[in-house]
Amino acid sequence: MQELQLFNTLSRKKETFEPLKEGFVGIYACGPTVYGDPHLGHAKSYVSFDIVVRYFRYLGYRVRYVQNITDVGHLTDDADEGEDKMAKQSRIERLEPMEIAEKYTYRYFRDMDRLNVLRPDISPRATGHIPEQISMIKKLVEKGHAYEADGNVYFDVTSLPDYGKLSGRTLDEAEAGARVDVSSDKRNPADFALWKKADESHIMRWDSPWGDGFPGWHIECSAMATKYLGETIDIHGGGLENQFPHHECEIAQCEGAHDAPFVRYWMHNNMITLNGQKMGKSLGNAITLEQFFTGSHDLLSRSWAPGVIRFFLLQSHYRSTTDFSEKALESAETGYINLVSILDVIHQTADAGKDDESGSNPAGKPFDLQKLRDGLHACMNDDFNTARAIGLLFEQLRPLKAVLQSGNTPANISELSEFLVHFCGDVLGIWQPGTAGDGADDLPFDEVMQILLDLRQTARKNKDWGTADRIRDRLAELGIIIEDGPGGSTYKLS
RNA sequence: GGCGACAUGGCCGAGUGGCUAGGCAGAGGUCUGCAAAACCUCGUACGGCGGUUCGAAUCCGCCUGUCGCCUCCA
Repeated sequence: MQELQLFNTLSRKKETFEPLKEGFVGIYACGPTVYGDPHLGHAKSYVSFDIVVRYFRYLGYRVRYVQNITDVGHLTDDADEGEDKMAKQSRIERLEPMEIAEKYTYRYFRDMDRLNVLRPDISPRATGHIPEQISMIKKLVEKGHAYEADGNVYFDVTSLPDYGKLSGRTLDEAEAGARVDVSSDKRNPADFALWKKADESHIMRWDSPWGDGFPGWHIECSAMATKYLGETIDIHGGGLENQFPHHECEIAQCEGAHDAPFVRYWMHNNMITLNGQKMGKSLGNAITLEQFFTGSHDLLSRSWAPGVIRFFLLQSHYRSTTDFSEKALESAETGYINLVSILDVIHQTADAGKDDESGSNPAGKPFDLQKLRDGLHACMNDDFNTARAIGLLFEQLRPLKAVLQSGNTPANISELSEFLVHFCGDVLGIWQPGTAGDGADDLPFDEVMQILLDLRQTARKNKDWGTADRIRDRLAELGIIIEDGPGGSTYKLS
């Protein structure tokens, strides 16, 4: 198999992936700030990194995937202005900040579970790692990268020559920016806070060598990534909008503290747009996942299944913007249903062939599995191009459906089916074979269905339309659709 | 103002210097007890203007437009 190439934001090029340690991959992705429901933008990001994790596992790597939960409020800017988001939300909902964090953490995972996003191996909370953050700040102060000013601690960006390397900015540019606040006690306007002094009214506060306060925006990720993945990590991911300042500051903190390169490969996913505009919490145009699943939003005419959302996202590349519209979702839905039905037919045929008494069934010309497999691997190895992979699945599997329906079965149908379970199920996460609902996993659902289909086929042969239609109608009531074709009948779940 | 992306057929959306991406929608056809599907065939697109090249949607330049970051944000 050829090498895995991924686009490294640091070099702005596709690079061949080489793990720090043979056979292992450490991945850190910036997680959500839990003061509100997750929306479609979160889904794009975490589905993207879910694919990365799944594909590495598929390739045989041992993956440790760390994704933080930010449960301490960040201010709206780097000066002492703005409001702590957690505090603000807790005031609105009349709950403790930790209740807010708990509530939205729960809802975040609930929605990600629905999207079939695998849970991270470690989901560290910022508030659970205050000592680690403080000790990192102390180290930065000791090494001359940070300084204290009246209970605040700031990172001195001039102490690190290559500050700005990720986002391609220079300090001159930062200073020229009109939005950088100059009125604080920072030495340089571009310096950023590591620790902030808490005033009397601030609820979330911790004791520190610099007095009561709370950590700055960026230090949690540096501290937790280091703790669980080491001083140099393989892959760090996040939304494009975090490239600057968040990720730039993470680099500064880690490289300042450890004198070692922080991240080998930076991956950034692009935005979801709505009418060409970025979808964002603070822009007020975000549609939450819950709203998609229930259809309760002015821009939605109905509800949309999580699988459709996932498929829709995978149909575009993670580094491209994905423009949302119901029309686009609808075409994704139809395409998704069609693809799944092809996969189902393949799986059913393979399954039926397994205990075929005659043993003479799979005799057809073998399917070119090698071509499909190589093609899909090439797509994924090319910076996780799921859009192309899905195109390939349609292209190569669609003709097979006609073959199967005409009663011909390729000799290697079982092998194909098994591969698809892995690729479409384990890697893309868009299909589970024979999903007959909860609790039915260990029941021979396919086999039972086969009996019903056989009975109905006999009835049809005898022109007993009453029985044939009754079977079809009653199954339809249960959400099982029978479709008659020239090569026999198949079923699918509606 | 600084930095950086992107502009593809009705819609969504990949992509490479020369060979059909794919999906959805649309048109025609096949099959069929009925129904519902399904299956087959069909589109020759790449913002504008120059340039490089035997050949560019793909490389370079300019222009136009859209968007992102520079403030919390996936």
